[in-house]
Amino acid sequence: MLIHELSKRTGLSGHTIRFYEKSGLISGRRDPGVRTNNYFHYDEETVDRLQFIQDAKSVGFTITEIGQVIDAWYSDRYTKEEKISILDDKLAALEERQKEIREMKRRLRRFREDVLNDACDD
Amino acid sequence: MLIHELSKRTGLSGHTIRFYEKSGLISGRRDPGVRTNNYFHYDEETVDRLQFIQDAKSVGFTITEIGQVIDAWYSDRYTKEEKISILDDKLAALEERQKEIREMKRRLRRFREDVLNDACDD
DNA sequence: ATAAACATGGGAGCGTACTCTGAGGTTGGT
DNA sequence: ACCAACCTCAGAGTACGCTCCCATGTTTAT
Repeated sequence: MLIHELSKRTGLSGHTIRFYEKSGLISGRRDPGVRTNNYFHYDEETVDRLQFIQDAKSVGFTITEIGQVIDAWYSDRYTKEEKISILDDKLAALEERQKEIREMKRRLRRFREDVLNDACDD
Repeated sequence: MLIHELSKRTGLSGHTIRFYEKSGLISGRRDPGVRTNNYFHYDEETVDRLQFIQDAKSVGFTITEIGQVIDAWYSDRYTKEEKISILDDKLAALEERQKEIREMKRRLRRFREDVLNDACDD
């Protein structure tokens, strides 16, 4: 599929997709049989990657971090041990984030109680 | 206390503190009795605010969102209902984030298993 | 008196992650 | 043939959250 279709399938703009391509998160292939244009072609794996990228971004991973995980996933550039180590790092980061969120929730709930019980307001 | 002391107490740079001041998250007071300089003075509440700001940033709140919560906290610009509503919004956002993080952890753990069980690697 | 350490404000610069513009080429339908 | 809708690449611009520099002024210690 070409970029327009990929854009429709993922909800990401063509600009953003090209940005991710330049950043190394995805890569289209050019059809060597076609000489009239140099359009990029994308496959289902790219759709999966882009969906993963969106989810990974929303938990706070940077493009660079997402690149690491995707490389661990799809490339053979890393050994098994390196892949496990990358994943363990990311899992630990997520656990840390969970801890921070739990603490902040506690704090906001406490403050909510204070606001409710304070008889001073309107 | 002056900005240097505040900086030492919070671990934030003077630049960052001034940035937060310009952003409306904190506000020093000038001593009206002093005419030779226009230094800002900060109190303990400012230390608390800056600690809150750091924690709120690490759970992913933007400066603008942090401003809202701080205003709900310290200003009388909002009614009780508005304050509760702001806090409920932020709590809901945190819960959404928790959900996303739980899903991403599941995904990464599944992938970790796949890497471990795949006999193909070195 | 002078130097070191502090303060102010303005504005430039930076990294991240887009987002848009523009110039040019291709493809598909009528 | 022609137009709309697609494609490419380079590069400029944007928003956020700092970070640094500069010029200038103040305070404190020797």
